[in-house]
Amino acid sequence: MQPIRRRQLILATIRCMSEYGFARTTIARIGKTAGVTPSIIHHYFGGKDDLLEATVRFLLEQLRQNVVRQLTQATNARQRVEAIIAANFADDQFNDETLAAWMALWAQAQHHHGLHRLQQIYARRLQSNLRHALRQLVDENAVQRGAFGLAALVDGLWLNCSLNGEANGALARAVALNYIDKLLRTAQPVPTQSVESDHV
Amino acid sequence: MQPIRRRQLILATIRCMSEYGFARTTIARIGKTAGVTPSIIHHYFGGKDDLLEATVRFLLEQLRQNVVRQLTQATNARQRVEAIIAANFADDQFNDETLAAWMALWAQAQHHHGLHRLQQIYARRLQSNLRHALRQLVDENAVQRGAFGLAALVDGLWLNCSLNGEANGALARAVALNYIDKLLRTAQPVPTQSVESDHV
Amino acid sequence: MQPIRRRQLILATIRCMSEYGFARTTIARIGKTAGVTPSIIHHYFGGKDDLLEATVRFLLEQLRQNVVRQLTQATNARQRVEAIIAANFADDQFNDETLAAWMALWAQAQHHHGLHRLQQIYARRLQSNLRHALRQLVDENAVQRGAFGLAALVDGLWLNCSLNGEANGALARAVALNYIDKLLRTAQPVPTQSVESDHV
Amino acid sequence: MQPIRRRQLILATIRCMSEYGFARTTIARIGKTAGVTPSIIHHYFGGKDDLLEATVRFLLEQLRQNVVRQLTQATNARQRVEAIIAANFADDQFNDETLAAWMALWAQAQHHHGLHRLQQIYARRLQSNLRHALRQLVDENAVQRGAFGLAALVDGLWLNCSLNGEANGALARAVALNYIDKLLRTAQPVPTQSVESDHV
DNA sequence: TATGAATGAGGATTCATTCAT
DNA sequence: AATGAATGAATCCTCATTCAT
Repeated sequence: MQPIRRRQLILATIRCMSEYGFARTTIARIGKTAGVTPSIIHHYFGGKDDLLEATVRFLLEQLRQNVVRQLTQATNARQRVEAIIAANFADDQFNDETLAAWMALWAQAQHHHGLHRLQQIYARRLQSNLRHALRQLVDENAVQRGAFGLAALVDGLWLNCSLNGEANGALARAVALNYIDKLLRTAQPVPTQSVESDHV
Repeated sequence: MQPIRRRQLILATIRCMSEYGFARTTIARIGKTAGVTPSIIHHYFGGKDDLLEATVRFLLEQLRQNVVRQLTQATNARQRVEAIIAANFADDQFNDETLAAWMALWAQAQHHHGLHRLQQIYARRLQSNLRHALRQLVDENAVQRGAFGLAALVDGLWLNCSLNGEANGALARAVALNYIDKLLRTAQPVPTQSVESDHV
Repeated sequence: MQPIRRRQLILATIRCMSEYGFARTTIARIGKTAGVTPSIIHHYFGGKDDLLEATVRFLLEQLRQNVVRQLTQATNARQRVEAIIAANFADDQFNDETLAAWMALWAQAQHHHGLHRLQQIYARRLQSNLRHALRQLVDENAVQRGAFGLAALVDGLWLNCSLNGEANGALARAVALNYIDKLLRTAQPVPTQSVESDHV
Repeated sequence: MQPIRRRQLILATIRCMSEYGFARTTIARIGKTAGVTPSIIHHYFGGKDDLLEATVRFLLEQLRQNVVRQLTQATNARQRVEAIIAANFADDQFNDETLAAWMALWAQAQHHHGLHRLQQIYARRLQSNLRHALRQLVDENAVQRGAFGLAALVDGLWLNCSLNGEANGALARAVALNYIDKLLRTAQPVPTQSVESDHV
């Protein structure tokens, strides 16, 4: 029963975050959304904070799996960069509800120890992935700036779509890929080097 | 007395948003931060929601004035695009406290009627400004995509800096200007056209 | 199985009372301390109240047996008085954990029907034992006052040791025996009378 | 308003402790007893714990004033010992309600940091007063044991009366004074020494 | 203009208990 | 015999708001 209830409650949390925002996502509302008693939440999670963290972990894990899946299909360095980006706009994740939930949770991360840690893990992982992929394509200077800019663009597209209340994955992908294209076209190609395995 | 108190309370709200986040920014805390009684807030503002809206309006107005100031110094189309971007990362606005406050308030905008309206005004204004400036430099297709991408990048840089808790204005400006540079270098130049006046 | 589980749960209750106090001694905590499911408690006892009563009964029975054991070794009236007192400070009972548990349970007795009854039984039994023993040593007036004072002293030593968090049985015994000594030395000896059998 | 409300709430707390015991003395019940909203309690006290501590402090202060009052009327060392004891059984304090409240609060002291500290202050103060007074009457050995025994007797009389639900101040006083009488009669008188001022 | 008193709604959490298995 | 799921009541506390002064 435990895994079922936990998943059920995490999904309810995402829905509530999306519908009510962080401040008005209460244990009672999550319970009602999931169709269970509020008490159950304390039974399966230690408390509200634990549920929130579990929810973010769930979202992060989905994202990570998307990245892994896309990366395994990439056959060269450029495709790897594009794969990382594309994974962030995959349709199963990049939808209105998830977007709004992310927004609500990320905004609170600064003021919530557990969420803050998870947010930093996400940021570091994205940076690491991007740098690793870029390093085989452009010189080190462009790697740093490119990774930073790409990460910002990805987050910005999420934010924009979230604020507009409309998750347009295709457009977001197009803009991001266009950015990569510009990045690679204007940057110095990297001198020949051995290809390392991707790490996620 | 009124304008003094209102400003005082708005600044206290920004500080609280930054320090405690949206959910824990209470009337009591704002009052204490401002050094006044919580009741005062109801006296000078109708209630909490009105104070929040006034705060966002205050922040938006600061931003608008920055944009205007920078635009007046621009002498050609490219400089106008850069001016709009630069205004968003001006040091007097782009600091840790303001960033965190924005983040907290924007995240809530989806779920708060008044804030939502203001957020849309901001988004539309930025789009309009960018399109207007770009239209003199690239073809219409690139205008749409470029404005969308630039806006996303700007928001993304804000978001990233906010989440990292470190407002690095210089880096943000560099990344954004670099993006403009790439944008203009790869896009088709626009055929000669009449120059319209900027609208803000 | 029943007697084993019941004893196990009673001992866990004593430990919890000592460690957490009455208010925070919950079914869940008792269960965890005993290493069993909270549900078990309802299985072997009707509910929390029944467990509490059983616990007090267990403690009272231990005390009663101590008194009986000590009394059987007494060979004269004075030793009988001393035996009753000594039994209350026997090392197997007069330890930190039991003391704290007593304290927690006794304080609640006023407000708990079942415990109140047991507390009164204890008080009456102690009075009865003391009066019976004293009656062979001092006149009736001193019997009443002596029994009352001795009982108060015994309880007071328990209370004091409990509040100090240090069960010093030797000191308590010394003080109590000293009181008896003073009592018998200053009181009028009773005129010759027939010796009755002790009742416990 | 503050001092009025605080006193009102403290008295209500004492009444509730007496009537319901510690575990069932809730903020709501205290509020209802005092005829105010539960929220008020958080307004005038930080929370439940602060109210409990304030209540114990109030009771301790009453007791302290009783002791001081009685001591000022004592003209010799023996009267001083008796004054300390008598103060603990003064009719304005030694009544059913106060007794029951003490009992409920003291029992919880072991498990409540704030109350524990206050309880220790009380215990040390009583010991100190008794030793100081006894030191002028008996030798040092008897001082230690006498102070310990007297304190235990006092607490025991409180406990007994509380458990019996009947505060018989006259009887308690008689028993305690009788104990002092025995103590002084059997102890070695102290060699001539200078009389120090009483400290409370 | 400003304060502090007071309230009531709502929030997270705890807990004894019941029930199906 | 024993477990774990589930609940609903109750508890402490927070907070926006109102009102008299």
